[in-house]
Parts: sequence; structure tokens; C-alpha cells
Amino acid sequence: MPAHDPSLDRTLHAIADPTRRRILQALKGPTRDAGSVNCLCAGDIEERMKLSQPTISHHMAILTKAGLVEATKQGQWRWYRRNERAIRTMVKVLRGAL
Amino acid sequence: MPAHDPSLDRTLHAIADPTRRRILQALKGPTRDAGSVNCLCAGDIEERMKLSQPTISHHMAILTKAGLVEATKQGQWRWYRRNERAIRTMVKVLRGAL
DNA sequence: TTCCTAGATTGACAGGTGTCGATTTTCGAG
DNA sequence: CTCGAAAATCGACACCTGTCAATCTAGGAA
Repeated sequence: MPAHDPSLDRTLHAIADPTRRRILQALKGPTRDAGSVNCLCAGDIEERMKLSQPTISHHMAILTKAGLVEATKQGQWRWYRRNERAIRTMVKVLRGAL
Repeated sequence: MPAHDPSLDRTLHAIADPTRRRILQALKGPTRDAGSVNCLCAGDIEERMKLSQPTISHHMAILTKAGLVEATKQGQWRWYRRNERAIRTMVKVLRGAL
């Protein structure tokens, strides 16, 4: 564990914003399609968060760069899903960094 | 766990800054007096962080308001120490909020 | 009282951040 | 090809944040 971990810095900065934590919560479901994996496209998130489309795009870029969510492009949609492994790792690393 | 926890907001914001995480690490010791509890006064922290005195005062206020460190005033010194219980609780709450 | 010291407070500055409207890009459908 | 929809990017705005120099406050020592 380096004294100044840039990766922890990014994840912690991503998590520090309440809107982005709400987005992570929303990605836990429920989704529209009950049988599918817990995925939401940007439009769904925009509707749930009641924020403008550019704002959602901005937050999703930060969450993705931090590695906390993953996105798969399918047609003109981008399906976002939580990266549970990265989330668990980040909590673990954080405990060691405090 | 409220949807928007102001307390988690404060602790997370406090932790998000790398300088404040370094201060928390410094408070783990070693201190000057080997036999004493792990306490540092503002001047000690200022020296270790190599930052100006007002900057340290600013960071200590944020960490104290977040409850992550406690301070006891003794004479003209303020001795800061980690609030281990609050730190553990914050990690626990965070895991539930993600 | 008058110094001196530790720390808090103030004021200012540069840089970062969340938000939105407008525009652009990137797809699929006809 | 053109058209429409989804998302990214751009530009601007208000607000916040980390930092420091200067000043103020509080407490001990003389």
C-alpha cells in the first residue's frame, strides 16, 4: 500500500459525492426486466436521479474511470452495472489506508 | 440507513482528501513519547505534513467535526488522537451504503 | 502587568466540481 | 442516403476547496 495511492484517490473521490452513491444504489435494482442482470442504461438512471442527461453522463464517466461500474455498449445504449469485486476491494483497501 | 446520510457525507468528505488520510496515518504513531498514548499536537502534525499552520488547523477542524479524531485541550496545546471507534463505524456504514 | 508561544480565524487566490443548455457524435431504422 | 434517438462533449455558471500570509485569541511565564 503506497503512501499516496492514486487508485484509492479516484475511488474515494467517486464515492464522496452523494449523487454517485445514489447511482450505485440504483444499480442494485430492481431493473425493468426482472429476469435480466442488474443493468441500467443512462436514460434509466437519468429518470431515477431526476438530473439532466449531461450530468448523468458526467457522473457515469467518473464512476467508470474509478472502476466501480462497468459499461457494455449495445447498439446506441450503454448498459451500466456495478463492479462488485472492485467495490469490495475498495472498502478493503480503505480500511487499511485509515 | 437513510437514503442521504449527512453524517456519512461528512466522514466521506473528510476521508476523500489525501492530506487528511496522511494525518490519520501519522496519528497512528510513533509519537515522541514512546510510553504515551498516540497523540500529536498541531505543531507536530504541521512538521510531519510540511504544510502551513493554518492549513493544518483547517484539516484538523474538518477531521474533528467528522468525528474521526478527538482533541483535548491541555494548556496552550491541543492533543489530537484517532477515534478508532468512529473510524470502524464509518467503514461499516460505508459498506452498507454502497 | 508585559512578553512569548500554540493555535484559531480571516482574507485572498487558484483550481476543482456539480449542474445545465446547446451542440456534436454515434448508432439503428427506413 | 436521411432521419430520429441515445449518449458524449462543449461552454458557461455558481459554488466549493486546499493552501498560505497576516492577524487575532488564549494561555503560561516573567
